[in-house]
Amino acid sequence: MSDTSLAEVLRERGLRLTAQRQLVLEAVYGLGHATPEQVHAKVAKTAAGVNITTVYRTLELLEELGLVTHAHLSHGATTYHPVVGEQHVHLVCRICHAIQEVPAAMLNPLASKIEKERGFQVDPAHVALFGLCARCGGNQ
Amino acid sequence: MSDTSLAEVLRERGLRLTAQRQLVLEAVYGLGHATPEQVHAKVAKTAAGVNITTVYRTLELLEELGLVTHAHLSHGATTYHPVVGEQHVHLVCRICHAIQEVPAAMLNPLASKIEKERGFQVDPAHVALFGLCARCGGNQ
DNA sequence: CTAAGTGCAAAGGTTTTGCAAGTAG
DNA sequence: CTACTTGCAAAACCTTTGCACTTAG
Repeated sequence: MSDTSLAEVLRERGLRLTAQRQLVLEAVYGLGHATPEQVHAKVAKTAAGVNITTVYRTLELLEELGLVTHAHLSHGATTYHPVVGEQHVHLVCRICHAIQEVPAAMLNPLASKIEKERGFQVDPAHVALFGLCARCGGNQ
Repeated sequence: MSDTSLAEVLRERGLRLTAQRQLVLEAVYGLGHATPEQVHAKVAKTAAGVNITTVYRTLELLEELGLVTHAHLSHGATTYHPVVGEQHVHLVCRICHAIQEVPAAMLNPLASKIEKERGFQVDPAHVALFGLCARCGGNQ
């Protein structure tokens, strides 16, 4: 996702390209996974004045534009991540809260079974699987 | 889960059986899925004076005791549910927020694949799959 | 220019904490 | 009795909203 395409997507909707929007998008891409707070911190390194309110509003906008998505990972933390390339499923450790990713394709057999049986279309990128990671699980 | 076994589990830890703890546990069992707020409302029907703070503290305690668990369903809402009988996976619609359940066993093939490849043990009851339900998906 | 975007401050909602009063065992 | 529990009030979060100022196009 380059600034050019951000500009285009914005222009299609009559919206404006601003420094803040570029910075927030770059932060999400740079961080991979991040809470609004973390995005704000990263953006602040470049442009100290950017308000957390703007970060929230921009993340919401970028999500509408299809450039980022969010997932609900541990204890209510909303985590944003880029929409790019291969989608993935998050594995969240209940103990150490470490996040791993596995290819979303692994979910396909389950997803099609659920769709057949329930008519429910699973959105793999938004899915979180909770459990115990190798390190924490080994000790329990 | 009877009051008797709640009393036993508490006694093993030197904790006390109180009316509030019985009511909160009963509320979770009666509701199936519930936010702390909903548990509080249900408890209030029997004992009006119970404080929301106590509900939060009690839910946390009951989870430590293994009597209830929680999952993170839509937009950060913490939802508690009983640990009893068949475990299930939650399907949460991103549009109407309706919740369906499917047997946790459906997750088994995926869970064992992930455990083999990553050493990560998936906890099915804590899992939420986001997507579009039959009604909302059909219209999109 | 002028409509869209931002920053600031304040409000809203949820969850946690400190402490004195209450009570189960 | 006495340590565990509760209720209350306040604080701590996280997120949203209203409004005047700023700015991209």
